[in-house]
Amino acid sequence: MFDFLQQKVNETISISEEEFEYAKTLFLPKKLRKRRFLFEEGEPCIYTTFVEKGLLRSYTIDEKGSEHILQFAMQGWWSGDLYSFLTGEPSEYNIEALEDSELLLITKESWDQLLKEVPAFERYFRILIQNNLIATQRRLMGTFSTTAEERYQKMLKEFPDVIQRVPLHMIASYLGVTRETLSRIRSQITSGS
Amino acid sequence: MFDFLQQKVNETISISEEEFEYAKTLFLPKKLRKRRFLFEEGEPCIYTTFVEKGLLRSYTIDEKGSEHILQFAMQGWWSGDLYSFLTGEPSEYNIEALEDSELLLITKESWDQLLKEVPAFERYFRILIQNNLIATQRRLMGTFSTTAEERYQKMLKEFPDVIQRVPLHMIASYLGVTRETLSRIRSQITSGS
DNA sequence: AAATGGATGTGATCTATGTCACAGTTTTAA
DNA sequence: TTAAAACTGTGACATAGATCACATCCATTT
Repeated sequence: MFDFLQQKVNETISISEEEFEYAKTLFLPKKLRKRRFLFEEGEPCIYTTFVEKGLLRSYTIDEKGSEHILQFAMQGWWSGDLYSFLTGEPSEYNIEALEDSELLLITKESWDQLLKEVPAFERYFRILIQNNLIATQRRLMGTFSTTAEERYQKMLKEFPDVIQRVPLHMIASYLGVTRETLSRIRSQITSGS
Repeated sequence: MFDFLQQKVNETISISEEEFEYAKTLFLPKKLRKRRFLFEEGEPCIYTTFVEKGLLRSYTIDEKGSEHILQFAMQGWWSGDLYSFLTGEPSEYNIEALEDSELLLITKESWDQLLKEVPAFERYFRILIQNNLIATQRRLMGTFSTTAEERYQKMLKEFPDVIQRVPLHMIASYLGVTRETLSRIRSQITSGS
């Protein structure tokens, strides 16, 4: 149940077996079935989540009713709404399982506890968030400087598994285009070469 | 020279006077005149920078020659290219002073040293990066869900001082539109109400 | 096995924003 | 103090991508 988390943590920091055993006590394992939600817009995000198995998406819905996907979280990734998690404010995001998933949940209190008791986790999360920031900045600059097709091609290379496992209209709303546009892009690519 | 840095750090973490005195020894003060660069595309980003006074921008140039601004950094903000700073790889960004500026520079080696000797800084940077990530995620979702005018109006509210101090074409490339479009938006707003 | 809802493809049109071109104004540097 | 460079505005036109409207097609549930 904690295999992937342990592996990921050990890739970044060195902690003792006892420290990891302690960490385990602070997480709540949970199974979430396909199409079920971890939380929905308007509720506070009371857990930050590690994905041991499965696939999640976090997304917002704008005033016109369109969905915009912030993140797909596969095995070994973290998910949640940082702002809501830290402040307790209602979230603007929804988190939904796209496949039957096994999650490890941690509350703000337990997380604070973990950082306090095992300071190496402060470093772990700093590095995790840092890499996330770098990737998000790239994605932002990419939406300014590249066409929808270029972004799709890039995603094909970077996350081929996500594209395999996720319906097209969700890929579209991750890339910031409509499903119709992505459908046309894809048929053009297939015919073109 | 270190007033703003000290203030900002104390807003987030508690450290002793001696610890801050130690931190000060790891920074290199530098004045950067308007239109001068801290580094340019292709060079590694060897310093992360705190702005004591003035205003910086970081931006990329795409294949068509268009500029895209990642960040404006005013007094009390940090700037740099995280990826290049951490890996030593050549940066894709340029950092330029938009006004005569006073900066505090720190190298990767000194930064590692700082985090090791004063672990509270690990927490400081985790929180800093965390807030930056939250803001960048919002900006990304905003480019998907709002029009150019809405983004401009939002920026007017959030960063009126940046808009005052920075030429229109740079605001445009921060918002992800052309200067012509922003010019038209602005004249429309002025006439409209 | 039928039925319901989710997912995809594709045509016809619309629109926000980009591109190009030029003029006028302000700032900077020699 | 003057030339050069940076900045802003605006018209005419072009275009990537959005919208709307159907038609299949596929998967899940009963």
